Amino acid sequence: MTISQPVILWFRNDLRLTDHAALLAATETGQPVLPVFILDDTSPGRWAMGGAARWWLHHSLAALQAALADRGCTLILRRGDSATVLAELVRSTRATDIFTGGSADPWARRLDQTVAEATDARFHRMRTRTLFHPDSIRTKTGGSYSVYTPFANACLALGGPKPPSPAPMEIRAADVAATERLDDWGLLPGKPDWAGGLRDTWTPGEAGAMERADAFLTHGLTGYAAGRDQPAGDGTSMLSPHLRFGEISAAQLWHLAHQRPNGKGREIFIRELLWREFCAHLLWHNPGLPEAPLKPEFAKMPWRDDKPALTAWQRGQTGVPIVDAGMRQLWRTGWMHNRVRMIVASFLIKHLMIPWQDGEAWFWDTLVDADLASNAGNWQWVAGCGADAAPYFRIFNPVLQGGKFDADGDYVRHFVPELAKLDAKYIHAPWVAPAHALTSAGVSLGKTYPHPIVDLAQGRARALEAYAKIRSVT
DNA sequence: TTCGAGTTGTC
DNA sequence: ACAACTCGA
Repeated sequence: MTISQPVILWFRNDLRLTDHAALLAATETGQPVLPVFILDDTSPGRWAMGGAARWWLHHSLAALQAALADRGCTLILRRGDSATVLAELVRSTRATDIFTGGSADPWARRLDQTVAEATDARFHRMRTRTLFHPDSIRTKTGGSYSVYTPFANACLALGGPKPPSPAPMEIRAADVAATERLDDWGLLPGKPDWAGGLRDTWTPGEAGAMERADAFLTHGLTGYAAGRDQPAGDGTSMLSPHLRFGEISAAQLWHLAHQRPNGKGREIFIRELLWREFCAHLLWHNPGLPEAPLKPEFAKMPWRDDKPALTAWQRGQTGVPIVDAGMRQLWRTGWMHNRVRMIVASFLIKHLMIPWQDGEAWFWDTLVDADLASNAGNWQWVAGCGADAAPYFRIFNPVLQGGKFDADGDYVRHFVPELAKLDAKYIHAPWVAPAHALTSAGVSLGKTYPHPIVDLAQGRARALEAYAKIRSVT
């Protein structure tokens, strides 16, 4: 080995320079660093990145490219099977080591194994995404957690993650290897261009993430406890896609939050970070989480195969206003308010009795923040087949939820404009509105806005019956 | 073994 | 008030 031989820094879902353990370790070798990103659509199988996330990826990579260029480094872009690409890169650059971040995704863990075996370089997997290593949080008997609260308490008992590390002062640039052009990757939508709403909503990249975090912690943290449940407002952090792509680390957020005054808002925000952590923990210990219910009796659930209903849900045409508003927000902005995610998920699973995996797949393709662990963990949570001891009778009523969290109907008005003129009294249940209220608002059910595709009371009763049945069988 | 407790609800 | 189970200590 000569000192001019490079080490490879393989960027994955950690597209930042600050608090990046693998990048830091790579620079500390003293050898030149070759930063690489590989667009790999074969290794993930059915969990290849969805359309909305690709839009984000494009812009995040552009930001990372620019940040590295400021330090005299070129980000090498390649497409293909990661193991093949890395093996070739190691050969052609004579790299001695590969540094990369870890992931709970089963396919990524398998890939790590393959890469480690397929190249001659030493392989170093570091923790860049979670606060703690999933194996370091253990029950008293050494097992993994399956319930959130004891898991969160165990994390809190550790007193928080290590302080984040700064970006490396200097990155010794390696000789540039062959690279593809980001613009050739086709990550952005062609015609039609559906990304207008995304462009208006987001600033991908490490700088955008830090800006967003700063704005939220300065203005949003104190009102977070109540504000985060109001979908018409901007009370949530909107940090999820930045976290998804690792443009900011959970440890950075933890420490930034702790620089702010203590209070209910801060406490709840920390607990939200721990939900993300919990899902990663769940997936790490249950690799089948995205596909199969954790509670095996749910395999016997009499799910309905109802393509028209699924399509109506996806398009925001169910006739249930807050559900439709949420689904349209998702389609237009690549994101949905968390409160509304629970409502639309509960509606799909319980009122329509469509398999949670169908909703999971749709979210995967349309959310800019789609994360395998969080997506699967939360869909299972709503379905009641996951880790939480969720009572099967917890079924969100979209009308009551609307009245509670979108009382004046502004959220519905914004995303379902055909109901905009409807009185707040009726906006979450136009089917009970008197004829004159509908007419004066320009609403004609079945024409300008659909009738509900399921009767809420009947849907609820049907779900309760089915849940009771599968439970009694076991 | 017992016992406390559970993000997000509904009627 | 309900209805009710499982986890974790």
